[in-house]
Amino acid sequence: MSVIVRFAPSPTGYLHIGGARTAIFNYLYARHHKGKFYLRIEDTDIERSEKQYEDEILESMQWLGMDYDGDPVYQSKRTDLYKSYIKKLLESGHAYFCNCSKEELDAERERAMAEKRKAVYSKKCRNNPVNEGVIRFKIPESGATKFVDTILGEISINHEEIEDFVIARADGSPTYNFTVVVDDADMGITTVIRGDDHVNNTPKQILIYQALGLMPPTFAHVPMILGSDKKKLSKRHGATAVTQYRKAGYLPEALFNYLVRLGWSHGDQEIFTKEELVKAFDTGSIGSSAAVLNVEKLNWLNAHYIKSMDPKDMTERLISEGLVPDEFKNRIKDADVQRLLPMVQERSKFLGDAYKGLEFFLKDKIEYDPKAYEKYITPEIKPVLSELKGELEKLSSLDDLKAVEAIFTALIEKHNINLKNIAQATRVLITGTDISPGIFEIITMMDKKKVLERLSV
RNA sequence: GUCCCCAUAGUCUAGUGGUUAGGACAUGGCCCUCUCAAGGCUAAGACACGGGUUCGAGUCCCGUUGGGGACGCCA
Repeated sequence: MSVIVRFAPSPTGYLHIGGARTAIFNYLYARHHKGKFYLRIEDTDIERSEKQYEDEILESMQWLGMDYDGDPVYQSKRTDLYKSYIKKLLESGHAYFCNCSKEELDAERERAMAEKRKAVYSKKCRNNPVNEGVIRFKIPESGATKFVDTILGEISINHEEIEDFVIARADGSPTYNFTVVVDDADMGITTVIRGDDHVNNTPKQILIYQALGLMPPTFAHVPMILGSDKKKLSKRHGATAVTQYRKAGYLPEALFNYLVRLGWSHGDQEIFTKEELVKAFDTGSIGSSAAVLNVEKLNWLNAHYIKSMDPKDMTERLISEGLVPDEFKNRIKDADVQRLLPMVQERSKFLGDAYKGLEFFLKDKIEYDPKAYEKYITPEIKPVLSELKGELEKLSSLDDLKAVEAIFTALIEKHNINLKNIAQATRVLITGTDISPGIFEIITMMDKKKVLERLSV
């Protein structure tokens, strides 16, 4: 039997990295088994659902490189389907109307907590039928529902712990625990891979499958991502939206790789291409404990992907991410800049660094880091710099590394100074700072006129 | 509070009864070096606790502790 999975976000917010991870797991699982990966937009909550969020979620998925099969399924367009199933449950006696007021229910809940009991509905309307209000699903009076979770193993929940939950609101619109079942069954979903926070919903849903005479899928509940304080990851821990990571200069490859490895592993391997992941991934090897997000490791991966990226691709990426001003969009593709780029990539943690490292080379005028200038451009070194300028000027071209090095060596000997001093001073004058790729290499790559100009002190 | 789940270093993890408990990030040191990175080498650092089962337990069972999650006419 072929595998069919789905990712089912609700467009009530941006794509959270936790959500992104479950999407990735679904995606990888489907691709690994050569099955289908569907997308379902859970927009039954009309009040809170917004098109803008939906767009952002779709964009984030695309950015991460997840393509889904077929067209997205919108729950808001399937009310008739849900209603026909609700009617079935009503007719078969698996559901009933309830007109208890919110106040009544709240009071009941508080009382249950105070009496140290599980807060479940009293079943008042189940025992005294009414014919209006919300519709509740009847949970069997005794027994338990068990299922085998691919990640967590066997899970069993007693029916006394589950309340007769609402499957349709007073206005007739269906709620989550009911629509998931109808849709998963209708879409032929074979495996549900979702967040750990749904474990307690699973028995409710299995009971609905049974009441409807449908076959439940297998379930794989992936543990949560936690913040550094081990609480559920939220905004106060820092960035949680996929788009925030994009804006901060992370590569989708890095985020993707990081998120997969958070809670899943394959021997000692840390770095995976998507192809390797498709080949190696399976739900059975997802860990069963929650994982703390570690930005340092994400940064390490990001740096790795940045430095291993082909300069041509990096150039395109810098442009498409809007990091390159219009005036340099063509210039950045020139051969000299392209030669410098890998050296800059090697030193970059984020996309922004990769562009910034190029700026001194692209711009005509640079600004000096005052501290670096003060430290290295000393009165003693100035005459040597002038001399350096004179010597470089004599060369017909600066692109011979050996010739450039020879000039520096000669100056060091002549003035009995350290290579460090002259190299750092030259670096400050040419790049504006005391941190850059090798200064000799830079000189050989740079326009001669520009080099001479900057060496004028 | 009730129920469900989880438990190897600061963090992510390998480990499926016999290992000097392996790898990665972060941290310290060394090497390389014109700066900064990168890279190489190296150091320190873990089986939460208590009972069992077993010749033998990180690994199996029970309990304790700790942590997380769920308890909506949200999804």
